[in-house]
Amino acid sequence: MGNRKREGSDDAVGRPKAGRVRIEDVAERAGVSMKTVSRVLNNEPNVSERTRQRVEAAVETLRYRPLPSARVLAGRRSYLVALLFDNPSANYLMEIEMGVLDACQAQHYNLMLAPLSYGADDLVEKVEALVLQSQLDGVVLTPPITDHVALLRRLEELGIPYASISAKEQNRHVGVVVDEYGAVCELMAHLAALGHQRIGHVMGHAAHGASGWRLAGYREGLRRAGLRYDPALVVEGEFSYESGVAATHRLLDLERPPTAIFAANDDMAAGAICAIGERGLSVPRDVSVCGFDDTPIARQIHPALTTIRQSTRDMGRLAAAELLKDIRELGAGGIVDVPYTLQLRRSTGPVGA
Amino acid sequence: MGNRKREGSDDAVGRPKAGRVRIEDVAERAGVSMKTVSRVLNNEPNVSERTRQRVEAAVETLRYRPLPSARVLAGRRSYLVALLFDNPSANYLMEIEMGVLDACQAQHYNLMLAPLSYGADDLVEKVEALVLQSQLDGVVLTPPITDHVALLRRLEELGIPYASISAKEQNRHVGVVVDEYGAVCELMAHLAALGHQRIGHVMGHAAHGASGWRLAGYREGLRRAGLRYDPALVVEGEFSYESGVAATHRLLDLERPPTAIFAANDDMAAGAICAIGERGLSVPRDVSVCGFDDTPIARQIHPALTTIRQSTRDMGRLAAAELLKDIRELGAGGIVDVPYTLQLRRSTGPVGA
DNA sequence: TTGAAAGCGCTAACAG
DNA sequence: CTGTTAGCGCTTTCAA
Repeated sequence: MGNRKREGSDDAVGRPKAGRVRIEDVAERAGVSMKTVSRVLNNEPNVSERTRQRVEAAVETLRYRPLPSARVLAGRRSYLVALLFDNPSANYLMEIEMGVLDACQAQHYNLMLAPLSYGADDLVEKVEALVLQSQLDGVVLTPPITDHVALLRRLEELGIPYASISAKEQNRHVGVVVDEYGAVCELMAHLAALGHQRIGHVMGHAAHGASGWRLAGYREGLRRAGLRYDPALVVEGEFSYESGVAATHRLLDLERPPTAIFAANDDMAAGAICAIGERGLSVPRDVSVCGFDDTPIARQIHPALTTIRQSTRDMGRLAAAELLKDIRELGAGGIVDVPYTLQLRRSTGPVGA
Repeated sequence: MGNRKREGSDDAVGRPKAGRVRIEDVAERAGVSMKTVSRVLNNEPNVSERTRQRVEAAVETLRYRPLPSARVLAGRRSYLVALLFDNPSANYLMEIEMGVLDACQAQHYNLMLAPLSYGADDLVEKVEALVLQSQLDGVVLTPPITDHVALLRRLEELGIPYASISAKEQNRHVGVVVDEYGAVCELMAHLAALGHQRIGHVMGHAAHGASGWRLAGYREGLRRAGLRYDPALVVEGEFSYESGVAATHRLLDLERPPTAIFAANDDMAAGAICAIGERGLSVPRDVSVCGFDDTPIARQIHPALTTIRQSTRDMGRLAAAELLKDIRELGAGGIVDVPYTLQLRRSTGPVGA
């Protein structure tokens, strides 16, 4: 039958790839050719239903799984995608990674990790080498690499599918976006429902994109709740714990201090809780506090923080899923809106409780 | 010359593996056979220095990199290792992962991620499938998987090299260990040098292994500094922020409260700082505080925490390096002691300053 | 709708 | 020290 090995006496020495079931074994068992098995495996057309089922049964009983490297070597696909990142927060990255892994595993793709330096002038070169080198089928980009225009251009020239994970609005690309604006609106509705009428906002550094979206959500949330926007209740921080402490003291120094504070991220919200405590006030009895991101600190502090959970893992999963879709059929991938959820915890409560 | 392709007219259609430089090209350029190039690439013996240099030059100018899948398919090594983990803290895992990646990249190995459930009864089966499936050359184990005896036994039966990342003492295995005991001793010496004579300890949950090592280090540190061990100064927490708050209040309620507190992890130390603040006392003026682990919270709080940095990334890097060593030459891998460093920050200061 | 043969790029075994 | 040959397990022609 043209079987190239495993004939003759099976001496114990040098038995290659111990006990591996090969496509040939499946073919023999199903009474078809290797190629037909291959067709079934790859969902190719031109296989009769009856044949397909016989092959699938053989695959099942033999517990056959194709050897990735053989597929890569023989075919034009590599079943390999890479996650490009430049050292954002570990938690964020880990969540993204898990999500991407979810999607990859579900579709029998492999994931490669590619740490990069956004600032390096050879970034484009590095990625190009990686792509060619490892025969990548596509890449997932995380911020800030999502904004590297030269890289995006090059990837397009090379025809390498890519998906971006980003909070920003995108144009034609494949990837995910998060509606931070809508999320903050919902958070504000929560506070308003608790009876808060004077809600302060500790915004992030003005230069950071997210600060803008979150501030806009704050204002829109007030409007929808029928509350007046008071510029005096908005103070600027810079996303750090200590800037949250300082900003909150400024809010509490007001003649009519707010009864609730929305900080643009969890670190600053944690700082707010600290500052409120330093005044001898209590959270949420005297002042409610909420943050954004649901980083671990949200549960490490006391009281635990009401915040917005962006479901970073979903972002990774959905972005990868779109990428794989785009790989299978060029142009099939699109932009997906990732759901967020309000994490209600003990740091917010009814006004004047 | 037996060149199997790229003869004849290069029509633009279906050009496979666009522009890839193959080992054959290098061989031709260097005027040697493919096999010789292969020898050089794999650091095999029996290559003259002159030949080696010629080959290396050719590799350089052609920017040749071997195609992983071809190596895997042809050889008995896969140049692939996996990191087995069960969802420990994201930061910890990410650091480990980066370290492992460092080592892998340095030796042109690929890394695969394998999320697992320690509790699942099919864990051993899963790992076994993965190993066979992906032809893994070895695996890196992180806690708590390091303690899964059935898995360790199976890996040994299969002859799959593995390295463990663990703080515990190990026997014959390959991996890294951390001298937590010595680290705490050093921390205590730091406090003693600042003049502290009454040093409290908030220990972790007694059932947890690390608690024991850290407590032992506390006692030994006291001894070396010539300070008396007072059981009243040791209170039990359970590694959480809130347990740190509660435990610290107990210490401060003592007739002669400590002037410094060593908490067995950063979360509890952060809780200690909070509790001290609630008493109207200041850190480090009235009480010094230090933690262990150098998790992000150590820098997110105010004052920033003096703590022990375990260099998790080094743990990953060194464990992987030992694994790769062991893969190349069975039995060559060993146990490496990972250095720690004292992170001196603002939460500790001279007594009675 | 199916199959036979010819590689994918590399390394292993065995000669020289 | 170096080269030759025969595959690794799969997909891709291309023919039936």
